[in-house]
Amino acid sequence: MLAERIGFLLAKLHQRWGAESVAVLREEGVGLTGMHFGALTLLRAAGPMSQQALGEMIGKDRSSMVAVVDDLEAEGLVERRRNPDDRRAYALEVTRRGDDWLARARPALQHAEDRLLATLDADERKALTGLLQRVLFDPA
Amino acid sequence: MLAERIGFLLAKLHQRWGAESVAVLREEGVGLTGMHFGALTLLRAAGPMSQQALGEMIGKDRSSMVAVVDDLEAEGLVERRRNPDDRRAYALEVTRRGDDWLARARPALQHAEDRLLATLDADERKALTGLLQRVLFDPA
DNA sequence: ACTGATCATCAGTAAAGCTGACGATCAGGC
DNA sequence: GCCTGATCGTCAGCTTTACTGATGATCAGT
Repeated sequence: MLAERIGFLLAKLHQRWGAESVAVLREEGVGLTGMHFGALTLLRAAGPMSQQALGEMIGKDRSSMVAVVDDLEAEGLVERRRNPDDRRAYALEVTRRGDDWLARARPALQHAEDRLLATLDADERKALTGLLQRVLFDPA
Repeated sequence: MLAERIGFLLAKLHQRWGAESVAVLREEGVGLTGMHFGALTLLRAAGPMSQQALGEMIGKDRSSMVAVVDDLEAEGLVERRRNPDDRRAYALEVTRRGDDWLARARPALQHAEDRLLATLDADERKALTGLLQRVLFDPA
């Protein structure tokens, strides 16, 4: 049965999430995606880093990162500072406006997430994210 | 924490699955994707139907379906017969070759799935697919 | 027979991501 | 100090994917 295939389920759910998240973020004025939110969140959490390092975390190559950071910079959410220890690389920094946008986008995305997972109770949501994390990050 | 965001987890896992499944299917000769496999499986299970009906099940509009069915037809996996009750629409049918390819692709994808979910035991895999199914298909 | 809707198709467009090249820079060996 | 090879960001070009809007053929209802 196809509905037991993890690939099918992932594709469908990811697609549905894409539609929901884009719709919610569009109401936030700035026309960015969940991917931009992820990048900015990682940058905020891990501190200034190069485009390439950020790209590895979100699964994009250095070439694709140019456009992503262009988007963020055009909205004033990050700054492309130079890394004084390696002047080839940037030291991307989240701006004040970036923090503000994160503060607005976070609850909006949380709301979209609640809607997406409406059929699950709190324990089940925790179980789902826990299983996904294990698959993704468990070294075993 | 970003790693608790369902959107982030879905995006990463879907991306990883895409790489795995494409690699596995490429070894099967025919250069099709997991999406083609899903379409063919649905067609096999639900019987002959129009391109549009099939597109709704896999989340693509009728326009995009042209290329998808072109791919399948070019490999001889489906036939575009006419629906005698509605001559605007096709009655897509899985061919013998389509069945053969499904028989080869199924275990290959199962293997990729086993690798992807290697960190989970059988019960956990069942729990994961069950939760995903609930999110996707539960009317509540 | 006429009207409005539907199915498949196509042309044109847009977004996303890749490869391969480039200049600028770094690190290591000599 | 100077070469060599590697790395960072950028760009041009390409491919893939999916969308919109238009069209011809067909259907259903009046």
